[in-house]
Amino acid sequence: MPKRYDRTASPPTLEFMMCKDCGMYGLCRLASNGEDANVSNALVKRRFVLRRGEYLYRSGDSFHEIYAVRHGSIKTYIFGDDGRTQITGFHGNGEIIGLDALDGMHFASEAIVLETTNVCEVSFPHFQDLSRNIPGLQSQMLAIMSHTILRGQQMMLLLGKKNATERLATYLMSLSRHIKNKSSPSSYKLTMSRRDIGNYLGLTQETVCRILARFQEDGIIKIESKYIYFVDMDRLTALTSQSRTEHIADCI
Amino acid sequence: MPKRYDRTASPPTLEFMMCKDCGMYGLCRLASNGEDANVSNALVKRRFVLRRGEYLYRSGDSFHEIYAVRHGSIKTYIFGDDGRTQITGFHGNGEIIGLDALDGMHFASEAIVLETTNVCEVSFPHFQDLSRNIPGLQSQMLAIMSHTILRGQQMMLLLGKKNATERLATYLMSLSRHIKNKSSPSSYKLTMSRRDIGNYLGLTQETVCRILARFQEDGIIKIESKYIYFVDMDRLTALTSQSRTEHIADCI
DNA sequence: CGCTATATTGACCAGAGTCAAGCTTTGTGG
DNA sequence: CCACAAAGCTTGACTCTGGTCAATATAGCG
Repeated sequence: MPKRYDRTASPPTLEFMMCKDCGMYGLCRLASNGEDANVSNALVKRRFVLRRGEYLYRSGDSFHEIYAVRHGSIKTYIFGDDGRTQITGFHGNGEIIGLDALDGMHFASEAIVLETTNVCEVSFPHFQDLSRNIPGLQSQMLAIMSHTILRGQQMMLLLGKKNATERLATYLMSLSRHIKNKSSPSSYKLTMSRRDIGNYLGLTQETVCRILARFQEDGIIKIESKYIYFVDMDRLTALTSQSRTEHIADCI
Repeated sequence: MPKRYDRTASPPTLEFMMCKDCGMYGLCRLASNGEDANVSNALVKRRFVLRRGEYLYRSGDSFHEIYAVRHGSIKTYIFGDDGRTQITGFHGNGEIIGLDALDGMHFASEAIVLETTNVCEVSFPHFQDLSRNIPGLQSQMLAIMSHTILRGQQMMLLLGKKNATERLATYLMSLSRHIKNKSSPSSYKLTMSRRDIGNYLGLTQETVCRILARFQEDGIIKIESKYIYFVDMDRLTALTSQSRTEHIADCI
């Protein structure tokens, strides 16, 4: 069963990912006076490793830190009044999470680790101290939060206007952007379950299965259990939204 | 047809709303050294009035200002690749908009005025200047943005997990919170169309009509064209989510 | 006062959900 | 290293909620 991690027992950190590809790199570099912020810097006080099923934070936890996913993947979700959950994001290399707790100083969401994951921790009070002396640190943070707001709006569009096929295609496209290796067909490891994908996209796991199967039949992707291979990105892109000629009625 | 407003031609501002009830009040007061920030202060350089159908900003406009709705209502929306639109919010008294443009320095969304509306304008560069000298100004802003992120997440839950009845009930509850007058039954003027409500909630206007009609039949609300009267708030609250006993299967 | 946009209501339909059964992968303990 | 259990995935049959299309009705605007 999932349990809270023991931060003191973290094994030695493996540096899977360059700092300069991290969403927090701008912050880290500013905090370190423009020096290369790799490995150790003024902003990040701690790094640690979590394993699948462990929580990074739980709903109601008091907020002291924000986190960057250095390598791995984490899902975040919120609870409705009736106990239903909505996954609000899957967060991979370089992404920053915990920003939604800043108002109210308690986490409204939970973050659970999907695979062995390496996390950078930034003390928020420490961040505030630093930003008094470093102009631009706060603006960087505002930009990051603004970006998070934008992603939320894109998600509303997906959930409010797109059908199941478009949702899956859009989701797969967003995965494909995270791919580094340029081998063709490029591949991605789905660390989340079909049920998680469905929850995130406002669909059931059955619908996710069926549509992935159809994409595979049509030669757009190839699936081998947890791995997905992107075969025809052009056709996948075409499926993310309706062709511009149909359905312009909904313009405001 | 909607047109961009002429800011120089603004008629004299009527002060409908107390500054201390505004979402930006914390910022304004901090910027004014703790003095009461009403009417004029160091942060807000300009106020103006827009009329129904006018744009506050358009997609692609370069970002210089953020705005607070002093009195009135504004809808914001984004475009999908195929031209479909998703309304991302209806913004009433005291709400702050324009925060999504901060990353990228261009507006991704549009804001269109639904009724004669009084807006406070804050120059973002000016805000940044001020915040260098006033600790806490930036943290206030971070808190406001964090709150916006939370609202986005709640919206994902609504769009991803709730059925049409729950969506409408949740929406009406959120309207009822904006009501000042305590007369019973309390009322709210719907400045947005049924189509707008549907667009926002991921429904069609027909579904919105039908469910509002059913709420009225059931004596939960009363509708007189643009006005809605809240008759039975308890039953409305009960409709916003499923009873806790059913459907706990979806817990993560 | 008439015209247009918006709202309402009904009949019908389809996309995605539900339920169920069987299959595959993963993890655990002997 | 294998056997078994549990969790996750897949597929099919059927259902139902909410969308679509269409025909009025009403309201708001000039």
